[in-house]
Amino acid sequence: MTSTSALVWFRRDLRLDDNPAWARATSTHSRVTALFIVDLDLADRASEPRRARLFGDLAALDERLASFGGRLLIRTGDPRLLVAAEASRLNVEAVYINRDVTPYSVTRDAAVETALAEKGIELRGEWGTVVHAPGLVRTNAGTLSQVFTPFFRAWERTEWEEWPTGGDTEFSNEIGEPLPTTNSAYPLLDDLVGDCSLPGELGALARLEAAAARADSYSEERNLPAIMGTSQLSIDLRFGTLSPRTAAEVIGHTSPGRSALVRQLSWRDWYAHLLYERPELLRDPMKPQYASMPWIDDSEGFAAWVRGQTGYPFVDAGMRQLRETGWMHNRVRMVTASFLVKNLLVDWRRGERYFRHVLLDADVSQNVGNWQWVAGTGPDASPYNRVFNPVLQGRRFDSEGAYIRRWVPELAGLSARALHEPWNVGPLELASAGVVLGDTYPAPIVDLAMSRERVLSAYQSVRE
DNA sequence: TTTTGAGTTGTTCGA
DNA sequence: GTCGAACAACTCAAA
Repeated sequence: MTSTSALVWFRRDLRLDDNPAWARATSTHSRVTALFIVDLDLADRASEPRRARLFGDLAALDERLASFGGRLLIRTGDPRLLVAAEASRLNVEAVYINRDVTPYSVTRDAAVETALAEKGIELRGEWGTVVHAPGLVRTNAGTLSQVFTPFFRAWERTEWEEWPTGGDTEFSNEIGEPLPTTNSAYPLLDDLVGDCSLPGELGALARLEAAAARADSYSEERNLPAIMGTSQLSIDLRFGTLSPRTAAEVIGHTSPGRSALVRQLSWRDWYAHLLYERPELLRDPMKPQYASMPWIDDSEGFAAWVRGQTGYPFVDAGMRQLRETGWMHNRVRMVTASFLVKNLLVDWRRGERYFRHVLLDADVSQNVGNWQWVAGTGPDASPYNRVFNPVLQGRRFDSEGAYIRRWVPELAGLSARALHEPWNVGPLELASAGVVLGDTYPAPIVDLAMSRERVLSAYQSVRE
């Protein structure tokens, strides 16, 4: 502990516990200022609910700091200018961050580092948003595995880098600008298990405890959207109100379900490491031959998909859940994404962009990795002849139709059997359920058999 | 260097 | 309704 001061620039690591940048700064310096910059470049691209979520988490971070006698210093503007300006004004020795993997953040942080260096101030980066830092999980040949399973085995045997623990430090209580606000309320997902009304890391911990408590049945229930059997921790991981290491530790390995859930955290690391190593994945298919896929510029179909009006109930339920809550169950994400890419033959990047805009848990590396996986263009991707059938997926994973009834209420009067393909239902049952196809609910916008053949031959043509 | 084996999440068809 | 096979090779990791 030296008699020096430091700045911790928070970005997507909005917590004090198990936060290596924060811990490193507070164990090294006698005075620490916590800074958040509202980057208008980013904030303007986020949906209103995601901004509300961010601002709620900032308020919670500020409150947490206040309990230690500090405050969160807020600035609005371009971090390339503001970080160095604040660091200089506060006369700090170093600025601490948790690094991020996106091309945007890598470029931004390099510019900040240069600006700081001109003033003789050091930028010290940690990796607090992933379990292992990029570059540490290696195959025997020393490379980043292009196949998930070998990556996972390497991920499991990689030792956790030691993260520092904090010390006694005096915290700055300068607040700068007032905490940002929006007209939107902190988004509540009333399905979520655990206390979702509590923002910030204390809320995240409660949600983690709830997820861990039902993780034993994760393997069986994770695919059932009606009962929300997933962990629902993605939003906290995205904002960093939850440390992925804390999540892995609390969930543990005491049952197959718990191990399966921890395994998902290694998928998260894998996609983060891949994007960090290959930033072009944001735009380009990982397998170059797919650059010439004959995508269709189907604006009408895309709009119907976004609105949840495709005429396929399971798909529409998912897209409406997304629109109304900013969150969608994982199984349904795969089915809706597959429908856009394979049945409508719309470029995966268009769907990726939409998801990135509206998802509360939107994380560029995860979103891109998963969309490339669905499109068959990505690492270890779904085989091209694997085309999800939205009717069969609905029958298998929402057999009673509770999920569809919830999000597509105009079909709620149909029997479980009829619910998944209303176009094959007799006029009597449709009438008694109050359904008029093409009026109260759309007829299917695309034929499944035709579109399946179409996408298979498109993939075939690209492979030759 | 060469060889071998494995690879998140499916669907369809025919018996 | 249920089961197994075929789909179409291909890339990558590891021995």
